[in-house]
Amino acid sequence: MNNKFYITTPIYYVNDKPHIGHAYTTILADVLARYHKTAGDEVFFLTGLDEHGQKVQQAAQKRGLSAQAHCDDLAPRFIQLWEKLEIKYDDFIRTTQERHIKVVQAVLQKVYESGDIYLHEYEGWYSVAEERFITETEKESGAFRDVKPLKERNWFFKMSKYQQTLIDYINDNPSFIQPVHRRNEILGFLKQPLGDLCISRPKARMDWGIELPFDKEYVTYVWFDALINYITAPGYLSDDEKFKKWWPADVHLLGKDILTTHSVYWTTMLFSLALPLPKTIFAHGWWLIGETKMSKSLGNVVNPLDLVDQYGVDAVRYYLMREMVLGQDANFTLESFIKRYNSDLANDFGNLLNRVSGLVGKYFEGVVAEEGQVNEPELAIQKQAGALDAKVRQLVDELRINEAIEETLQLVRAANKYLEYQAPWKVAKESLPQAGTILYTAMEALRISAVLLAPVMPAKTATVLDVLGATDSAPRWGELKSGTKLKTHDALFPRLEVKE
RNA sequence: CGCGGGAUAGAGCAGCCAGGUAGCUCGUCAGGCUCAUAACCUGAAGGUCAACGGUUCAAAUCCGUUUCCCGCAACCA
Repeated sequence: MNNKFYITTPIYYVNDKPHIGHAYTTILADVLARYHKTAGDEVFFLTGLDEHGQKVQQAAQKRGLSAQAHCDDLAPRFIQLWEKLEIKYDDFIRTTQERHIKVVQAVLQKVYESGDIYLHEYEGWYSVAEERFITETEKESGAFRDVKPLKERNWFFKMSKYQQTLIDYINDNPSFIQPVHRRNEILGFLKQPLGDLCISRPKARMDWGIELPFDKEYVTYVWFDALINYITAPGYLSDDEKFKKWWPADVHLLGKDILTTHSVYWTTMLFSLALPLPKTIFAHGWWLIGETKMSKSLGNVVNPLDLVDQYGVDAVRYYLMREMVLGQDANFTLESFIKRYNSDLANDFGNLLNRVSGLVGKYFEGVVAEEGQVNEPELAIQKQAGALDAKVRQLVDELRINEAIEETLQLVRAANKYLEYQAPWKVAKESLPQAGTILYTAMEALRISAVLLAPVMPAKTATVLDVLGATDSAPRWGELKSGTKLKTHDALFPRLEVKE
């Protein structure tokens, strides 16, 4: 069952500080990477920064810095945020790194030599204010001032050449673009004739980029540069063995805003290079913030990242993963955060730990009893817990993280219910061994839940497993050792009180 | 008629592909328990499954029309 799993986030554009969108994608990738590691897969998790292009140059100018200095200043902010969010990537790529520049130039040369790049005089509407070409539709929208027709010689990539190949590929590989409605969008988009892609920018206009190897007057268009990061990192043209091992990527995770670039630009580039396409491109939705119905009593927290300091990284990771449905958008409100925190983490998960550790402390001097004689109710819990690992794994494979979490919480709820019915605090007065069996069963359910929630909440689940003396245990029934002395602990997720 | 997605209890979602008592979480109300973080457990109320029409013994589910919401419409990372 040991497969390789190569997952990527987009490399983030450093024209601004990291925000919730960056954080969400990266946490999601981290959670998927951790689930796959737990399942025994060999994992390569790549993230990084996209540092070239006009917007970066402008942002740098505005701050009175050189473009590189600007990037060097922003990069640590991303890296530090990832540390704070418990993100464990395997490689962090920056497009200004030598290793990347080399590969981009080699790719350009290769594609150029294959005849897929040509020089062409482009004429279009140029927005002086925006310093870029705009489309006909944009021009008609009237949102751009100082629009004038402009002619410019540029290098173009023959994207149109691969249009039919791409359409066929998407049709033959249903899981290539997900979710399904995004796939349909792309197929719809491809019904119209595909133009070629302008991949150069004249240095006279914009020089912060990778110089074209075959024309020193131009730098590479930032997307053509950026997308190549996915093959630079696993060793394309630098480490054949490594590259062979990891490519193609299993999942490119991205926001819905950059689906076209990935599913059209990137794939046609790969066709031109004769490289296999990534197995899945998954476009997730956005977090909508600022729903004005936010309750006044809850204060005015707007940035979810601020919640990390206040409520802990695990709670925030849990919330983001649990609340976002598949490829849809989700609303962020402090109210829903607190609800989710209290109902799932404090009342169900954290409280279950308190219940069992309290009872074990009271009746067994804090020592885990023998599992002993099991009956129907115990077997029911065992069955549910035993099936959970496979179920969660399948949901994770389908990228349905929120459902995987919900499925795990069902076991936590079942364990709480089981305790209620079996009432070990009563049974202990008549039969201590039987009470021990009940507590063992509940603790096993808790332990397995913790193991399966570990990718989402690495820190808090580590605490639970530490209390149970079961660090590094597998989500299989029976790994909790009787005779273990439970460690003392504080409330895992203290309930949040909401002032009226 | 540019292409596509959606409309299911107060809220957020599942169910639709392979028609057959409408389900989950939160919230509300009542009760229980008292080991626990005023928690946990049980029960109840609450839905003409957007509207209209069609197919069928049977439609949230398949087909058509209408209304409303949303996404995409490329060189903007």
